[in-house]
Amino acid sequence: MSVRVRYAPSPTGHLHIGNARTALFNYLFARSQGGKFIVRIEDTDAARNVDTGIDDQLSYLKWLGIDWDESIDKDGGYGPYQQMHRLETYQEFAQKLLDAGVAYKCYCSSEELEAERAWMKEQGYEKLHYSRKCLHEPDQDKPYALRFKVPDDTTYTFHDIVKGKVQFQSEDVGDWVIMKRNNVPTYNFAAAVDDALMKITHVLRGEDHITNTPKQLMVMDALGFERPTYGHMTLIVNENQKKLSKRDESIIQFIEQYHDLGFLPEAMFDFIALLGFSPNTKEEILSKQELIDWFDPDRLSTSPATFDQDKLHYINNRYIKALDDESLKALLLPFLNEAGIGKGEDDAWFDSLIAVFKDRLSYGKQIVELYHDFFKESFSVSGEALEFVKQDGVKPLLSTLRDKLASTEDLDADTIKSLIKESGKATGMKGKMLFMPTRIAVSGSMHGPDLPQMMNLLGKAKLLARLDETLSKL
RNA sequence: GGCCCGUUGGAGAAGCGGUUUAACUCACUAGCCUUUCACGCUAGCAUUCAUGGGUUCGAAUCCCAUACGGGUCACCA
Repeated sequence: MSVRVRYAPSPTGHLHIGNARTALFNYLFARSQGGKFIVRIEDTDAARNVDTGIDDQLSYLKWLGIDWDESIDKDGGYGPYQQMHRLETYQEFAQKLLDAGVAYKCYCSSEELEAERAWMKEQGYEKLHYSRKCLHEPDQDKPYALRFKVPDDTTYTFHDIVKGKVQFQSEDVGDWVIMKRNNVPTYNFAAAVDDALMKITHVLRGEDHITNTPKQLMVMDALGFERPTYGHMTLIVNENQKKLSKRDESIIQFIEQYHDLGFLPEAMFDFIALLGFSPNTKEEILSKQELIDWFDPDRLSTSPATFDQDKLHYINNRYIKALDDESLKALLLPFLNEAGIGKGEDDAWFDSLIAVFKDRLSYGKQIVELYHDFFKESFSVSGEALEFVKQDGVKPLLSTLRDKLASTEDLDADTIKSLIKESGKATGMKGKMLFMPTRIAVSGSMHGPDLPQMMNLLGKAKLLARLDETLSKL
């Protein structure tokens, strides 16, 4: 049987990194098996749906390079692919369960249910399950929800792709609602019906769904559907080992934000794929195709995946460095323009700006930060750098260089380089004792980009001002 | 609280009973390269796998307990 997997987001907001990962692994699985990847929209909670939710999900999935075989815009014969367009189907199957006595009408109001739970809690009940109060209620002319009558003494066992054998006792599951009072199915019911009808063979999802599995299994069993294979991936956690919550400020959570910061989709794809999965290769910079080739569900990890921002930056930097000049420029220009950097400068100026900072960029927008850091008005030399520059011979070197720079009309990187060399010759300074003091005097730091290029970019006025400033301390 | 799950270096992680004196990557440190910086290359960085028992000729790897961390218990998905 050919593999069919699905990603089933609810359109409640932006594409979250955790959901993106679920989508990505399903995609990897489908592509590596020559199967189909389906995107199904689970929009049964009207209150939480967001107008742009579907668009947002789909467009950022595309941005990441995750394309699908079937969805709302691409019929594969198993549609509709949006749950609110499938209500008749759910009603039909709910009726079957009702007729079979596997489901029953519940007339309890949410207030009653809440009160019931509160009371049970107070009484010290271990399991806060529905009391089955309505199980034998005669039909009434009142709105009702449909509950699934959970069988007694049944063990639900399934072999989980990542966790191995998993078991749940039916006693641990209370009679749960399958159809809400408004005739809309609940998640567990709709998902089970759809997975079966859409012939989904493998369900790869987050571990937070693992306790939903027995519910979905009992629906499938009751309806005589064949069960898919399940795999529950561990959650993504922050550095405090907490599940990534949408309110967590320490980590950027949404794909859109990474896009906006100038992260590259190929890098994001790579990084996300490494969250909870480790390919059987030493290399970590992997293209989409390589990841498809390496993908193996047996290598999904069983312990939580920690979101390592340093690693993301490293990976993205690697991809940025691999970009050709044109693409890099296309990535960076919008950020520079938006920040008003380089107004009135020519193409060559932008090219050299980009060339100077290319290797140091973790993400596109960082160019703005690096620029401001580099060109800032307040300039000072201190600490280790100041000590270095206080060594013998530095002062004559720097003042020679200063005068040469001041008296040269057209400065460019090559000219600057030869002026540095000349100054070295004239004062007997060479090697590290030539370049390092120069670097410190114009940048204040012992580390930085290529010296002549960077000096050219700084411009004559700033070079002279900084040299004077440094000289005044010697 | 019930039910599930996890715990390997500063960080991310391999490892699935025996040449593992625990891969690889990031970070860090040192050396080489480069007349500086960065890149690149090389080396160093856990005698030990949460703790305590047990099984075994042999355990990070299997079992049990404890501790810690997490997930889940909605007419949300």
